[in-house]
Amino acid sequence: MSNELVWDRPEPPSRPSPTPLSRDLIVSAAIRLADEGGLDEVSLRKVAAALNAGPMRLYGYIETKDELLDLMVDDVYGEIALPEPGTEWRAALTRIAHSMRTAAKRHPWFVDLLGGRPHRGPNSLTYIEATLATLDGKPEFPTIDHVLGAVSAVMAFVHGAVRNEITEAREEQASGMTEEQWQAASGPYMQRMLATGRFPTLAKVMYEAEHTSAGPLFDIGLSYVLDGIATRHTPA
Amino acid sequence: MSNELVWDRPEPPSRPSPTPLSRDLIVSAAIRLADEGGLDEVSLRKVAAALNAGPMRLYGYIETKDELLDLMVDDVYGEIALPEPGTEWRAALTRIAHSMRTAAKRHPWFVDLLGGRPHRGPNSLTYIEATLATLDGKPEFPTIDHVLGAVSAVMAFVHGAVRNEITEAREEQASGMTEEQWQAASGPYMQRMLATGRFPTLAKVMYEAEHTSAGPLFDIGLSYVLDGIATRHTPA
DNA sequence: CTCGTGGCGATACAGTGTATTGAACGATAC
DNA sequence: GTATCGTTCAATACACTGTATCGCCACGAG
Repeated sequence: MSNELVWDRPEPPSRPSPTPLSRDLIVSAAIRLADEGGLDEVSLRKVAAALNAGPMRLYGYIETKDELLDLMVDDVYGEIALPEPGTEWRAALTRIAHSMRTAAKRHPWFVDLLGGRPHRGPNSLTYIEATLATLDGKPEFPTIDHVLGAVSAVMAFVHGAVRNEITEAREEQASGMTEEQWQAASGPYMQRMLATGRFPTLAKVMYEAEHTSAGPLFDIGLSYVLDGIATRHTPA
Repeated sequence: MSNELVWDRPEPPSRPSPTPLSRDLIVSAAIRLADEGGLDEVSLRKVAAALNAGPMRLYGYIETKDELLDLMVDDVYGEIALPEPGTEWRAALTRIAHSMRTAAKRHPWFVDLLGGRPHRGPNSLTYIEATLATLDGKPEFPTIDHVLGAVSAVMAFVHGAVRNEITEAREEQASGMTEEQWQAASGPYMQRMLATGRFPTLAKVMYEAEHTSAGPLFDIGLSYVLDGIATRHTPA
């Protein structure tokens, strides 16, 4: 064989500093990508690239992409601040609800994954445990079934409310304008629809409502749920 | 050129009966696929194949895949039975909630799309209109903001509850067993977790609770929300 | 018969998750 | 010191996605 062209040989491996990896590194890289660009930005290739690694290297630490997503979800559960044990139950549930909401706002992709797969990670289990514990043992909730019913209701409301709120926020951000200018954004189509007169109440909402911002609306809804629970469980 | 082999020529086009297409046909084919095999089964190629068409043909009727998904969502909204106008507000909201729930159970993929994109289709607008109309004008809800607050709360609960329920159902179906055998399904992992003693309340739920099935649990939660709204809005 | 024209299929491209393969490395056995 | 082995990772490959582009073919107008 000749040895011409030896100089522009493709320079053997010479690993570009093969950073040591770990599940946590991978997960936090994925979370960073998702926070910045949404869930679409989380592909195994991109996550690997962010860690100076080839895509296949991740499979040494992770079984499948769904597993990565599960790990990301559990990581966010770990961020949710929980109330001190012993807090009065209404205050405790309110705190949990608010923590969940702020965590979801910090990681908008979280709600997309919420409820997609079951949450059995250690952090999500402690989250659920803490939530159940706020009611367990209180005299107003004599059996575990009472506890479960109330907690399910609160969780359902929180999940739904947060999801709706995030969706709305994404939409506003996408069109780059506030809710008050919204009717102009979605423009001709909504104008025409409302003009048909088939949606009078909706029109009233669009034109007359004060457009209470999402925060207070969340609190109002939450207090409805908690009130409902309280009135059912205080025989007085 | 020779003309041997003429007989096994690939038989020129001879369109296999170019069925006339329409948005509705495409949408209902997509819905059928999704009902049977989940959202993953809805790819433009598969939908097209179900209609004896090439993938690109769909683009004559549809701008993008997201548009198809939006159309599917709106179609489901169209299935949701709405209460007669004039029904007492608690009954009306209860009816809407139940209709939404049964529609979501008929089309489990619906909840995955709920809140992913805004719902501005004609059917979803009439759904929202009907929901708002149940409270508008009632003396207990003097301003449109009161209406909006209450409706938002109910909707948030319903969305969250349905989503959680569907997720759980999917999971049960995936592992092929009922909630009562569930602890055996998720098996060693959950066993170990519960055995750590770090989740006493959760353990109580798993072992002691009656496991009220989803239907009644939904009703309990809904009545919490409605009770909360009622007590806030009846000054008596 | 000829000539657009427009609908539609084939092809192509960039991207995805993942299976398989093969090469390079460190450690161990003689 | 050399040979072998097992691990670690990168490269390649495959099936699949949504969509842009191109070119063919049937049909209607002149």
